[in-house]
Amino acid sequence: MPAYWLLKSEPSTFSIEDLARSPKRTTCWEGVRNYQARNFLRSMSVGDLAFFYHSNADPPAIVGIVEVVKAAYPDYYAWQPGSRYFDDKSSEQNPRWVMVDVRLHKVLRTPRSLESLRGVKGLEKMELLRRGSRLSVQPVRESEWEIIVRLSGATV
DNA sequence: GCCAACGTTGGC
DNA sequence: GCCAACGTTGGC
Repeated sequence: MPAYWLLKSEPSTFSIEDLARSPKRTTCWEGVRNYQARNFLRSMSVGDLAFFYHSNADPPAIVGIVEVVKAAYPDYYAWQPGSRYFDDKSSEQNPRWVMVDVRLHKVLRTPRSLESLRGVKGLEKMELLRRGSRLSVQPVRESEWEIIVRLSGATV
């Protein structure tokens, strides 16, 4: 059984359209610099599925589904001076941050906006809908996953 | 642009 | 270890 997740990205930085244009429709998910989010990345397995969420967008919304195709490995952007993700406390000898590779599985025909998810029965405990939620990598319960997939008319 | 809700940093 | 100051996220 795959596990389910939600990955946030600001479309001005990297959108689902950017992913669709990427070689093999695959990208590394670099730049996570929060320990809780990193630990979730470490928990991912190949075959897990994740919602692709556009944050800081108009409107903020779930826009697609991606599949984990490579488990966590060191985020080498942290070692590159000049990278926006550089962190001098991370090194090749002692990597602090990790990334996974994800492949585009499906673009939702209609984005599922944050607003449209509020009030949906069964999503009361969803992390994304928690007030003040900022986690950029979140686990999603199977029941939540199925509700949203059904709402979106998507087949996984 | 505002600001609530966090997470991190660093003085003590 | 406490906590104030600061920086960031992200909805609105």
